[in-house]
Amino acid sequence: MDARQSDFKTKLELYRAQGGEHADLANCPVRGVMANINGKWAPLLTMALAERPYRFGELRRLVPDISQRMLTQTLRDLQRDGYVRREVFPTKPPSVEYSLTDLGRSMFGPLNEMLMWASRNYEAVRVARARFDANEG
Amino acid sequence: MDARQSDFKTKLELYRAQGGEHADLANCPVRGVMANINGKWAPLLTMALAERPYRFGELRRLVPDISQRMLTQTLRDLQRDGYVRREVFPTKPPSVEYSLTDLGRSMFGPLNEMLMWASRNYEAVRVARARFDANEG
DNA sequence: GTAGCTGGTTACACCGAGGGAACCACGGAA
DNA sequence: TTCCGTGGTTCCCTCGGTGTAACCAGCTAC
Repeated sequence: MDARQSDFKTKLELYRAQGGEHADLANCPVRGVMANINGKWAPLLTMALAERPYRFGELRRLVPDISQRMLTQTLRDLQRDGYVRREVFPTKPPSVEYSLTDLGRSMFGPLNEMLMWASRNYEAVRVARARFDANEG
Repeated sequence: MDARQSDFKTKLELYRAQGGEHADLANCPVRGVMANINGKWAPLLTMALAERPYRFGELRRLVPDISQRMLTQTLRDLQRDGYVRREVFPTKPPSVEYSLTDLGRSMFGPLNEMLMWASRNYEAVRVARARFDANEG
């Protein structure tokens, strides 16, 4: 816990203050941001685009489990929130390139740290789950 | 992007390798970990417990929008994954205290960075959304 | 006796994220 | 002519995460 971490109650009151009397934690703006970042495919696509720009079809082939529908939708959500830039090139047939914006790269920093934490510790989590499940039979 | 970030394709092939031929990104272990961390109430409760241990009723009063059902379930999920320790004290009536484990504190590091990023940048995201929505009428 | 606090569990309903498959327009290639 | 590749859109359906409300046991206070 570093110095930037303000205490929880302060944040809680801050959220309430932002929305006036009817503010509740369920509608806090942080959650609205997190929801799009942590969608099922958003982290994977952000990771890919952090490496280099990709075209629509490239992404589809790179992540074969995603449906065309979800690829379109996730990219549009990421674009809407300002993480991804969409550029259409007048080739034949027209090609569309997706790349991270500065905001997207800035967002990828913390996101990547979470992903790397999960990648380092999923084994510990798996063990904890197994232990928990064993102790409740 | 720091030196720890391996390139995307390497990770992708690593995930596949872990699960054998039938591995798909949809079932990758990282996603299984992330899902529980990023639940609707998990970040909020983790933040609270990062400050200090809390009792069940204290958490319920602290986060009044959460239902008793979801509080129980989210805490059990966090406990199952090894982030939270649950201790019952033989008071009358018996009280239950929840606190973060070492794994939980370790997880809260990156999580908190994401939350702070969102807290710093939700205004930029709001602006980006407004601009996107305006340009598509 | 009855109401209230402790920390839950259970039954039920809802709804929105996500998936599958078909369809679209345009142009190039065989 | 027919097929394929570009990058989508649209309809329909399923399923699980979430919410609401009621119920539970044990003890205390009024």
